[in-house]
Amino acid sequence: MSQTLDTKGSVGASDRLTVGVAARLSRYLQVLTQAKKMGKERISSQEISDYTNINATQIRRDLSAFGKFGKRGVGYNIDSLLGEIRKILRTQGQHNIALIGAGRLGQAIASSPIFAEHGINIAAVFDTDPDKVGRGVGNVPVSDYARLTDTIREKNIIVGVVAVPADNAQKVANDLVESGVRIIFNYSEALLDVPQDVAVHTSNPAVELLYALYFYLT
Amino acid sequence: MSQTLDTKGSVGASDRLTVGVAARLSRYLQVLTQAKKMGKERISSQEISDYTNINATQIRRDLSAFGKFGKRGVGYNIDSLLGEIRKILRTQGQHNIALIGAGRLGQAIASSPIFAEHGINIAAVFDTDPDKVGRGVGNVPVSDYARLTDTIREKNIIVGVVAVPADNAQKVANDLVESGVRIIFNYSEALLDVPQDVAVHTSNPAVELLYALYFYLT
DNA sequence: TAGATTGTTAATCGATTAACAATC
DNA sequence: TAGATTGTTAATCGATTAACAATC
Repeated sequence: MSQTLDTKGSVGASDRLTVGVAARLSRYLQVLTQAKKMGKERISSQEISDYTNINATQIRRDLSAFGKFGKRGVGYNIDSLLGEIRKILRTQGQHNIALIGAGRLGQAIASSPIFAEHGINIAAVFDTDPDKVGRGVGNVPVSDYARLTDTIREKNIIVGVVAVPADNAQKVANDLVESGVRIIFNYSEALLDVPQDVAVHTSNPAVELLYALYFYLT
Repeated sequence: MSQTLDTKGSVGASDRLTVGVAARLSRYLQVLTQAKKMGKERISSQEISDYTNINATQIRRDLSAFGKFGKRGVGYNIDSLLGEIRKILRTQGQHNIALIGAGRLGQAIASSPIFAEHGINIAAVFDTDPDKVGRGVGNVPVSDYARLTDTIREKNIIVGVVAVPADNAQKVANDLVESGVRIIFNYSEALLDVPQDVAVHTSNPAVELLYALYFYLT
């Protein structure tokens, strides 16, 4: 890493985290959020390790790169650590995302509290089915897919979540890119072709399952 | 790695893959499956790289550790590579899994073709809601949750997919473990406490989104 | 032949882990 | 004080990458 070597505790705000560190910090955030909901106030690196399968030393190392957030013999204060990690990941604000597809999967995503818990706001839901347009999904009314581009520009949406059948996924991706979206979450099985500057994240339960099975079977 | 140094092409069947290699091979499997559906017959390491964001050299390296599967100047034959990776991951057979929760998310999971494409069979679906029991979800009738333990033992199910509200997830996990399940896929937000010998994989779209956002915002 | 892409090497960098002093 | 847990070091291992000869 080309991290600027400055005094610990005030890390070079100019420098990017590595992909690995950012991914792990996000997972700590999720564990902390849930632990807080369960009424806990403190948590140890070992407890975070149990929930994430990330080595406890690694967790302490990740955190201590940004400051001394813990208390020896005690652990980390959950509220305070939540704040610190949000600062590091710069995810304190509200972010607007669009969900495309109001079928079973789309409805399940829209109803989950998990996005709201992390400051992510589902600002619009789209579907082509006239029967679904106008109905509510989660807290958001379903808009006609024809309004996609206009709405995305109006609401300053930078992330699109694709929850449509595989056959329509590429068209949706094209439309999203054309409307200015630069991060696509793909919940379909389809492989998406997009320009270099667009990030596609494909979420695939079967892939993860295959790989978990391998370790069970051997 | 402590891979037995034997002649290439017949890798020490005794040795386990590292977690990283198994995870990447699973992703190649998914790309190959989809590319095949799109009518492609050959694929290059660069194309796989474009879809997975895994470095092309890394892909060639991963594969060449098990044999010379490609043709220089041409690429990899999709069918043949699919077979080779399935052999390596030992996922050629059918595996039975149970889905718990027949709500929106459960229905979406059960209707996805993605499990079947990889030889994973949803052998049973459970719900506590009497209105749902007996109805079909995907191709499987919903069973009463009370039948969980018996069915899991009868059908030799080793994987449980938890798609219930967070409040019920721990109870479901306890019941699954007691019934003999050793791999749990957790689609709820809850943190699950399980014995050491049970693997929990929590799938969390918001976490992945947070981390993708970081790289967009910086 | 010319172009493309694999298989492989070598060098570098980040992740992982054990161990333990510091300290709450 | 005694027990627990952080913060940090040092050593090792795997991942990543560029580069390129081999060869289809």
